[in-house]
Amino acid sequence: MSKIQAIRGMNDLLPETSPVWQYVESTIAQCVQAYGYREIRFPLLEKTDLFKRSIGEVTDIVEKEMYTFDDRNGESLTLRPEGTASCVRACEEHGLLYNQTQRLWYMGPMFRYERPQKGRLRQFHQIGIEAFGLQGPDIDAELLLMTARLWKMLGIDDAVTLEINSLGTAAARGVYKTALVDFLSGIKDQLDEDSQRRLDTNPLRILDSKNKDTQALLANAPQLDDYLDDDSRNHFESLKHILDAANISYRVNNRLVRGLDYYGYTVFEWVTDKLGAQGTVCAGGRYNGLVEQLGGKPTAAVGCAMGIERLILLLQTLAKIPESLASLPDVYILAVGQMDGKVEGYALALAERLRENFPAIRCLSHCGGGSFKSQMKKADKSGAAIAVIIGEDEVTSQSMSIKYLRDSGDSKVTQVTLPLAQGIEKLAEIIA
RNA sequence: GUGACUGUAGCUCAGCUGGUAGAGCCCCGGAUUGUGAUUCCGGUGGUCGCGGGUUCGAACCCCGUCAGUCACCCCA
Repeated sequence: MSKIQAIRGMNDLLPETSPVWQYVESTIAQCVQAYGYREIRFPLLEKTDLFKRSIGEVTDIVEKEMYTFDDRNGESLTLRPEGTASCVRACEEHGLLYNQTQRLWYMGPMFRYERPQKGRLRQFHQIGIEAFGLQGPDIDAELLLMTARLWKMLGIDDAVTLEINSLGTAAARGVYKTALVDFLSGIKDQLDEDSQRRLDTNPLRILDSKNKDTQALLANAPQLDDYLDDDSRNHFESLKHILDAANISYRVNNRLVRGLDYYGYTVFEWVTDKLGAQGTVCAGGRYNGLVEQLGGKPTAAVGCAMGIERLILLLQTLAKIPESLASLPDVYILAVGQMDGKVEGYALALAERLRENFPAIRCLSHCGGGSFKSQMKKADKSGAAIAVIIGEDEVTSQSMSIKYLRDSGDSKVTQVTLPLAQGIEKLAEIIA
């Protein structure tokens, strides 16, 4: 009988590393909430059409990366490959965008059927931030200020750089796309294989091709910023002024495009060179057309998403994970002796009393019996600072023995036996 | 989807030109009966990823398959 193993690219999060996740998640939540963003949650499963209509029919995500299947009614459902579409759907469905602005965030797993590699999984986790109903560049800037602050909070601000670009309106981009395709078609046989394919599917993506020869050919290609309309040009200029004033450094990268169809105007990426091939740690932009595209009224929108796995990877390579994350127990309570369950009962009751007296305590009760020696070993291994020893003597005399397992400081005392009430007072001193 | 490298105990790995497996750590027990981290002694644990093939004989060679890692692609 062969063992069942996890699905490829879908990782288990083990107790050893979950504190790191809790740290990152809570830091991000703290940061975005400091800007007044509120959490929204929506299902992992949506109708397939939602993603087809938002992300774009001919994108790689929709064409070959979605987990799509029919439910028992024959309806096509898809495990969400990103959050923005669901977020817009949920907002529309509940009238959250009707004559009002929204600043929202969410986090959770996303699913994409890709070949796993460093910083890329089939189930991965994103934190998304979206702002609706605001069309000025100030809100674009707020997103960038917020993420910049987050990098500082996490201690990775030296390792990431901001790249920004403007894709203009859909109309302007369309004109540019034609010009680019015209230009590239003339030199098609010189392009690399992937770029030749993209010429038909997604020509803008040729701009950020990693192929050096292709990049060289692009030197003479038409530039996107020459095709920008006045409105998006002004929007972009103001954004840059705000960023300058706010001391956010950035690099304008006019080759920066996005893989999802719904972006226009501002796009940006926070990138690092410390993670290998998957160096984008946070990316986003403006998507003013999406709400309408999904059946709502025209609504201004900007957003971004960051990959939690990539952030954690970055924290690890930079050694920026705080030492003290693992929460060790304060107290380990032993229960030694054969008294028909009386010792265990006494010990567990004491543990309950401690938890009532000290709500923040982390108290581990020994279970499973065993010799004194083996219980002490487990107490030590647990990392607890203090062992509370309950044996037959303590039960008979209604007392408890407190033993310091770590350096008890000045005192040479390593163990005291006290009546219950005094023992609890003693613990209060120690734990405080 | 393509390519390269890898797959031996829970973990990290060794195993010479093919002769049916080892170390360290971990875990468990012991070194005078209720006192842990050091030290010493002993012990548990593997159909060598899986399935075929070649061979008298395969962890080692061949084929397939699955998985991991990295890169392409894609993207957070």
